[in-house]
Amino acid sequence: MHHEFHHPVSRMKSEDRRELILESATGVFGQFGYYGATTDQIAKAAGVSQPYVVRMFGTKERLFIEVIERALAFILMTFRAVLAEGHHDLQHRFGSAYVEMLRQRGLLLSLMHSFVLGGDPVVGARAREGFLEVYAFLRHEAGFGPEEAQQFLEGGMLLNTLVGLRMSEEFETSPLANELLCTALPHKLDLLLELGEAQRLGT
Amino acid sequence: MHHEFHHPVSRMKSEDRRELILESATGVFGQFGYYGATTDQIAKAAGVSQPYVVRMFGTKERLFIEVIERALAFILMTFRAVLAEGHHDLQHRFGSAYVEMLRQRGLLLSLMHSFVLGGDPVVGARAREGFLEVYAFLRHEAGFGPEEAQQFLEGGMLLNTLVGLRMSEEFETSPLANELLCTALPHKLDLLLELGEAQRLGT
DNA sequence: CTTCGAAGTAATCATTCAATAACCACATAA
DNA sequence: TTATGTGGTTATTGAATGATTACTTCGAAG
Repeated sequence: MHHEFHHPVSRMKSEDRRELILESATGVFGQFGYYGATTDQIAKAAGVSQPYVVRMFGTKERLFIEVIERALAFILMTFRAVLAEGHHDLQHRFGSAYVEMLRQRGLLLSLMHSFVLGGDPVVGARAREGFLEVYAFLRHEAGFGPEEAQQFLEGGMLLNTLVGLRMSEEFETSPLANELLCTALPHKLDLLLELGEAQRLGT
Repeated sequence: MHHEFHHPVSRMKSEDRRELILESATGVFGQFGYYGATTDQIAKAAGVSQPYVVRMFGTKERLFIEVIERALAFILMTFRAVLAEGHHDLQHRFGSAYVEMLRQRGLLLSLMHSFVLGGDPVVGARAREGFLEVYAFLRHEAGFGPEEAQQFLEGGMLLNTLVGLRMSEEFETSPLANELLCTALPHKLDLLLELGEAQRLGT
């Protein structure tokens, strides 16, 4: 009775499975970073075997690159959708849309992890390029000036950091954390807390 | 002729060696992050054997914790020194001091790496605490209001990100990167470029 | 039916890495 | 001059991990 094959469950088309794995990988990379995440964790999160993950993407590095490229594409697509709905109050509307992206688990954090690996010849190069794509969008498509664009990026980076820190976990225990979060996320604070709660239960 | 002991060079006091290793570790952790850095890289950077590194700090995790605690202490010390020289123009003077800290290789980036590992029970907890210490300093010692403190942190996080990305490498090749850097670092741009250059030669 | 490609899996390998063990050498003081 | 402890080392190990290989099963088309 050699190979009692388990999981005869779901057979998907390659493209769908690929998307599913990318989603799981985004979550795992977001939590542990490029080096910290293992292909096995990703595979388990996707409900698939580890070799399959590797075979589908070639290497862990290529998988990570695909993850951050997908994340970037998502951000730009979202911003363009916002732009299509009018050019008024952009700073604020982009901000809201950005916070909403927290719903895509690990998306912003995977990017953030890539941003601090600028020294890596392949990951770093792609990360720089990606960051500049966003800046180019703000400057040329959204019509932001240099200071305005910079200000927006500053806010984004602080948000990423607070999310990465899981500062929402201290929302009720630390008055300072409370104040910081309330100041930094004028609107949408409820979303952050809700997601933090979901995460706590899920893990 | 079993043990031809090399490196009979320098024998240091434990405290000095410890400090030297912490400095090397800061650099390596800053470049590769907690998971990406290896104790062996750190050892080589410190000119010492790998087992000695782990024996001196117990585990890699404890070493990392010490690195970020040291970094935090350095930041607060520096800011307090700035504060001692007068309460005028604090935002700008803190900013300058912050950028100057780039001279301590890997110091800001090690912290940044810790900030995106908030999910880790021990690293994440210490990182949150550390971040809040800085916020507490700004609010209570420096006398910043919530918005002012937030604004300062935003600028700091963008700076960290740009450094992590090694955006300075694109300074001459990409007009957008050039503009971004010039906008984000009104003063002190030369320092960033100088350090980037040193790094390129050193690695 | 049967065949055949696409969608997966189990088994295993080669490294890498943190950690441990066991040992060595230099300085200092008795 | 010889004990002794502090500041190191080499050798090794066990676990984790990315990658490879060689299967297997399902579904659809002939």
